[in-house]
Amino acid sequence: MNIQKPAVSPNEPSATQAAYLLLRKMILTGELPAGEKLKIERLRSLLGTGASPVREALSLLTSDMLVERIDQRGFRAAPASLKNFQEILSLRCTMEDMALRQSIERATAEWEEELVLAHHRMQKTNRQDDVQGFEEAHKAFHMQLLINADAPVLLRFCSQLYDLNIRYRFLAAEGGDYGKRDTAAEHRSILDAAVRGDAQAAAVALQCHYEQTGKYLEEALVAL
Amino acid sequence: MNIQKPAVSPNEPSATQAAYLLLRKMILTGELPAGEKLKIERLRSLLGTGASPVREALSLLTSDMLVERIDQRGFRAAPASLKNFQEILSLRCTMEDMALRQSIERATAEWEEELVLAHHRMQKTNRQDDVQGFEEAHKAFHMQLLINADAPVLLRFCSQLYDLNIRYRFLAAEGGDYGKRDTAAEHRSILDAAVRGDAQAAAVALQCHYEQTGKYLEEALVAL
DNA sequence: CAGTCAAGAAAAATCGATATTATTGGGAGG
DNA sequence: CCTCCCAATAATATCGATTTTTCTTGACTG
Repeated sequence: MNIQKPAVSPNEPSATQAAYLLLRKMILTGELPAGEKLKIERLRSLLGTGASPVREALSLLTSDMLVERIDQRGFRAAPASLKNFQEILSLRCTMEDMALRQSIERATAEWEEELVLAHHRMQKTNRQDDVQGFEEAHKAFHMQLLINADAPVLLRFCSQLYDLNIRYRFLAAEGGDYGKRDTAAEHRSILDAAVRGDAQAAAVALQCHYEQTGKYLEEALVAL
Repeated sequence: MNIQKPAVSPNEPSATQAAYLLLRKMILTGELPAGEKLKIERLRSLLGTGASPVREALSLLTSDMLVERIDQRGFRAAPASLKNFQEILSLRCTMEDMALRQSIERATAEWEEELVLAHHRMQKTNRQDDVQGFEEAHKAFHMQLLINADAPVLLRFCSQLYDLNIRYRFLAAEGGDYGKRDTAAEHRSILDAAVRGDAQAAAVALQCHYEQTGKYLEEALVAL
């Protein structure tokens, strides 16, 4: 055939990659509930692929602590608990604090600009209209805050913890509203402090952001 | 046939599990050098299994940051660098410090006893005779120090970082001697402080332990 | 001579079928 | 009535072959 596949871009991802992304999303949003047994056959038909990509995707998801694997008895979505939530929150506080301070210490003009951009994009997205889009922009902003620490392992941990936390947001509120919190203002003050180069203030603002989140979510999680 | 497989114990692990353990060891010890391309076919024949268990084991190893996966172009052993080593060391300092303090705060008699035992077993193992055995006992001791923090995620991170660090030990010295360091004394003082319930002293001793390790390894790693 | 392209080789990814192992439900024995 | 064991069933794990994709090499063009 004379059909040329565009050499550059679309580049279909592998079935494994597709499965990974979809399953990840399903677990984060709670479409696959915490603790649920993940049977290969079911997922296989759900995704329309063979067993191999499914198993491989699930194996990859254990990296993210979103899936647990027990030898010879399959996979299950990682369980959720109030205790687990609290540990994650506490770890985020410590680790993101560390990363943020390092990031600001090493501030460059390019990084600042990227940060302002990430914030702007997040602001522009309306959470009501486009949950998916907002979540992405929100994560991008938070990660951009930390990326300049130039510490890949730390960043990876923070990213993992962020995702784990998201799951609790969906668990608590079906991705719903944030009550009476003014998250926009919270984000703004983190951004301002970071751009100002005031690591201490930024770290405090971030901590505050988390404490609010923690308080809000814990209420919603009492009925686990 | 009337042959009954003993129902209880030997319980052969799956091929995936076996592959996981072996590959893990090979990467930690440097038998599979950092950065090396890990071709399925080669590992497949090395392990005498099919491709599926190999791929799955490699996927699991990405959890541990020992293997990198690039979609559609396979796996490779995680690269090593001085910078990476330093980041790992720095993270261990922060995170194990945190875990150790929590662990000691929550001290119980049982935990103390387990700790003393772990230390004893490590002491009894001669590193020269039995590298493998010593490494296991050494890790067991360090993890026992932290386990009482009752923070599974933190513990998992610490365990990962510990393993990543081990790899650099092998990389630097073929698992050889520790120069003129008196690691036994260092371990002893950590143990004593922990049993005494003195979190501050234990944390300081642990930090010291790491600084020594860091200094020693960095020298050996200049020729990366 | 550098850069481009295509054919061939190599490797990764995937599939469908099979072997292996865990789980479940029911029945015999205590 | 409860416990233990076994057969039937369901699910996991694994294999071998096939399909895609990437990588390599060398000839061709400008």
